Amino acid sequence: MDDGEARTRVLDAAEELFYGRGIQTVGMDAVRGASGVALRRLYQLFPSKGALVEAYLLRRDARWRAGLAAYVDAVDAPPRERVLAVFDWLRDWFEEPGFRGCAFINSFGELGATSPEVAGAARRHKEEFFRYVTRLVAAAGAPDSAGRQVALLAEGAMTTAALTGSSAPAREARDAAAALLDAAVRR
Amino acid sequence: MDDGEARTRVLDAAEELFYGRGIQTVGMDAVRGASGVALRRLYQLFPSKGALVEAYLLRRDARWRAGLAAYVDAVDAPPRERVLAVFDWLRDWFEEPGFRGCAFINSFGELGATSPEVAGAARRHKEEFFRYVTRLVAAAGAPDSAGRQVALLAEGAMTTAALTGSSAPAREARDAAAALLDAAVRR
DNA sequence: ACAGCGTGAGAACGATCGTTCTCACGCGCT
DNA sequence: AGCGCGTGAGAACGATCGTTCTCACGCTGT
Repeated sequence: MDDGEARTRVLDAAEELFYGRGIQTVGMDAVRGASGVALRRLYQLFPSKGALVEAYLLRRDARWRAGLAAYVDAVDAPPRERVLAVFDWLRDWFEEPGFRGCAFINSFGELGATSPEVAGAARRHKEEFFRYVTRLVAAAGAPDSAGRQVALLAEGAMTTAALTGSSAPAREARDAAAALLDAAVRR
Repeated sequence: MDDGEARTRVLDAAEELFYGRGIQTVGMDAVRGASGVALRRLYQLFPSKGALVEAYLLRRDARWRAGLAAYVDAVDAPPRERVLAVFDWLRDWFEEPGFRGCAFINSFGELGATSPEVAGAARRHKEEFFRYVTRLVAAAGAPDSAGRQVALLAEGAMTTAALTGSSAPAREARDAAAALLDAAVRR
């Protein structure tokens, strides 16, 4: 097993464990067990648990936003529908087994106060997400303020879906976003 | 110092520490130091750290919702303005020094996967909040669906304010809620 | 074939945490 | 006054965690 494969195996295990059980709850030994990569090698790939956490967040950010962008890109419809497609993607995500809310909100709640790296990663992730939503909303002819409002709805849907274990917030947020868009464009 | 005062001193210290730094980051020794209550007595007031965490969440839930309700009750205005007052109260909260987001979302992200008690406390808190918002929205003549949408906006504002360290999301969510209310009532 | 470097498995180390125990002290009751 | 229960301060204990070390093993180059 070369370094590249070891790295992805470690990151895959770390992502499943950190996301599923929380970061502090998961020891490096659990990552070793789930990845099959020896502790010694694990530490030469990632010099500390903090570095592994950072890598986990970084890769998840890239994957998550790429997944959303790919989904929206595949929607061949007017800009308004492309904005709403964000909430369809969220619904699919909420219904995935093992869904436990937004990894960045969770890790920020857990470590944001004590780890500037985690706080920064979460902030950057949300900034990018807000920027992306605002761009979609702008294409639908609504101002930036509407973009931020739509993003707030998405944010609320994520945490509420996590707390209640239901995907219904995706639909409710989608309806609200549609109403906001129509109100903002009609003006 | 009688038991009642010791209890509130412990709970005050626990709230400040758990909310400010996260639950797992704070040891019982830190609670002892901040409260001035000896470890032995601390454990006879709360038989375990889990029990103290539960008590912390329970008291914070009651205080938080009572504070919101008192603020809204003091607003002598039409029902629509009373709904929007929720977001004014949120703005004030966001601007308090030490604001670090919703304690229940944070603790759910940290321990929701491993502690049914924490998960349940967070779920109940949000349920009550949603019920309260829905009641305010109903008084303004909008359906329950609009109530849940407004609550999603509040939820999103909380997490976004925490992540960005800004109170602007309160205003943006307020504007969005106003638009949603007007659209829902006009129909 | 053989010396040597890197590897894997896991023990070991130091720190920390939740929880309990020790022990000397102060207060209330008779 | 003297006895005893409960208290406070902190040491102690067992577990766990992040990280490093040990050591035997297998592959590589000549």
